[in-house]
Amino acid sequence: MPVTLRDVARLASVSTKTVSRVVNNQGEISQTTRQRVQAAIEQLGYRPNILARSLVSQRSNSLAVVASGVEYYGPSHTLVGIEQQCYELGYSLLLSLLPRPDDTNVSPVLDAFVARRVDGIIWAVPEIGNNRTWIQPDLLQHLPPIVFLSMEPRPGLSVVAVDNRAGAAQAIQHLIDQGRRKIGVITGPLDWWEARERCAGCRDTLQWAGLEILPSQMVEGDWSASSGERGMRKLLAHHPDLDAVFACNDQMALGALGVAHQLGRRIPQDTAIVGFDNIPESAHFWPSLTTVQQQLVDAGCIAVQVLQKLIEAKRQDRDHAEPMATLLPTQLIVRASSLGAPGNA
Amino acid sequence: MPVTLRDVARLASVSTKTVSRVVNNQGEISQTTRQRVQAAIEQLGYRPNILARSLVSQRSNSLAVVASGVEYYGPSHTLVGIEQQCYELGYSLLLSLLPRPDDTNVSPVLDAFVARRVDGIIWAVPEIGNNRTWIQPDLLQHLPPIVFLSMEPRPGLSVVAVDNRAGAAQAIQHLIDQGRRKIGVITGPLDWWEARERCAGCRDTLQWAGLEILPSQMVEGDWSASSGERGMRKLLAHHPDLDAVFACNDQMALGALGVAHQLGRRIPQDTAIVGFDNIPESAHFWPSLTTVQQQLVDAGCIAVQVLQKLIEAKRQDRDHAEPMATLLPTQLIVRASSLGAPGNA
DNA sequence: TTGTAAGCGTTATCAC
DNA sequence: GTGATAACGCTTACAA
Repeated sequence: MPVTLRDVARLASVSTKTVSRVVNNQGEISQTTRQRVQAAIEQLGYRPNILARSLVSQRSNSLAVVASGVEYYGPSHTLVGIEQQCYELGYSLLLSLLPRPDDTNVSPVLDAFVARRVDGIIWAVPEIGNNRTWIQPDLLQHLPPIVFLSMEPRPGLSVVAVDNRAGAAQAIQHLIDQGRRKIGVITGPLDWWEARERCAGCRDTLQWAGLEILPSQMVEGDWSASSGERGMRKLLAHHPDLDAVFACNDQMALGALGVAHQLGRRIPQDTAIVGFDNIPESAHFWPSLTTVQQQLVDAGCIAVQVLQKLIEAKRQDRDHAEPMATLLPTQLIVRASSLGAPGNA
Repeated sequence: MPVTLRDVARLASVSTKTVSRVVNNQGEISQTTRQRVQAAIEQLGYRPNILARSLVSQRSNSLAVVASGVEYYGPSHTLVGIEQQCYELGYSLLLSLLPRPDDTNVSPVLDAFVARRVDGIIWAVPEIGNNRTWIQPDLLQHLPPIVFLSMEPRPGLSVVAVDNRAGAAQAIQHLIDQGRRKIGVITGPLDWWEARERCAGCRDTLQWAGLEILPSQMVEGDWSASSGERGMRKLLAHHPDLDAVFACNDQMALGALGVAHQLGRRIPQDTAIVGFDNIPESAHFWPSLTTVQQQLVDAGCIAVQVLQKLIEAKRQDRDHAEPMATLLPTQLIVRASSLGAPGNA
């Protein structure tokens, strides 16, 4: 039923090799033969079998991505960037989703990729708890090149990540610039590397500014709006005089806004609020939310580009292409929720 | 470098076929040989090459999904369901994203799938404008089985979709039940099939209730919060006495909420607002949003299940497995933005 | 410019 | 139970 190279060759009265050459645009071929072959291809509706090609050429022209939480803003945007770049480079993309991002048993997915002989792997699962323990030199040796996203840079590994620390610093610095002095923070879950980085960015900046931050001025959330609510309540209970709150993502900021409304607190006059992510809705929160934007699509694109370099290097036996860590800058988006000095109408 | 079946066979002093049998758990094999072979596999770190297997077995054990807008709530959740079900059924998943969902030139992606010999395709791109014209019997014949998501059911095609019409009807009926009588609607872009369905659901329900709806009571949005703002302004300009607004997704509802705040309109006392989707943030809007929930993950799962049935049928030459249309119910989530009769404090 | 033969890593057939 | 041998559809030497 399926048309093969042989069928085309027979119909065009040439050898299979000639057909192969036409299909792959390689080598010199006379106009007449080329046209005859192309006609036969058309007529038969021939489609090359990439599996067979991969088998002999020892490269599948496919990459694999392992992601988690693609129903959320960050991961989904990163995935878009990855897919886009794969498409442009001519790679097919195999997708695998981890239901639990803190899972440490990753061999099933890795095995499947190896079995399919993918040329490279993008690990787009956030670094949580000890979910990086599987990364071992001897294991990596038997794996195709890998690029890690949103992970703490480690020697010998290629990592692409957003500069969460600098992003949080921008947010805090902005609040200080606006005249805020008593700043609370609702952090992400602290077993996440990215959450810890944002935390560190806050601490650094407050310290530089000579502002003290009590332990009770930092509460831990879980990225959800509900946890933002709880966090805001706790913060205000301990420190009714807070004039600003930095929530480490926009959902938690949304929860904080809700509590402020319920308590009759004016935003930004009484308390300024800043988020992180710049989800599309944040521009329409009430009031509109100041936040920190990440270049997530770019991160995905870059990860694929880096991966391609690694693959190329390996292919040329320059196996020891120096792995690189890429850190992407963030951008502060200033909106109503933080504008103006405290107390002003 | 890569270990093959042959290497294992050599080390275990058996034939390749025997190793193959061990790997695939098929046929009777003596305990001793099996153990010897397994030891060799371990020792060599052998990984079967699925490409080669696919070549000879004429099935790739992989599915492909074409999606669009996975950075948004609906598509990303559907994708999660698809991936989940693929994983459970042992399929690998090839992902392709359409940058423009209304694109009509889909042959590049389809060709790539055919070239990779995927066993089936899930078309998870919303039906927009004429982006379904590529679906032709003669084209489909040369393609593996396909299941379409979020598309108007058509004879001869397998479709899985949410019952948008019924969902919108639930929303409107709820508003009527709450005593609302002058209801405005902010629709999605009307070249989207899903948007038209929600529209139709509104019209049907209002008609049954004997409530008239003027053309100026329905304004078209583009799913974005900004368009919800514009729509709300337009609605209130023409009809200051509207006591309810149904926005056909939560983002537009958010925009409508913002305008209400700016105009000092009380929600829900002056105007009730209902959305569609139940994005996680909607529970934390101010006030919390009544909305319609879709079973998007389920839709993805079901699509894969249906696809598997089609594949199985084709394989057994019962090529004409009757295609089916599946319509999934929605659920109304009642929250503060619509509770209580109009005018009450 | 084109053709021949070998082989990529599996599984299937049919013997033994 | 197990093992030769021939596919699967393609590319790559190496010839011609």
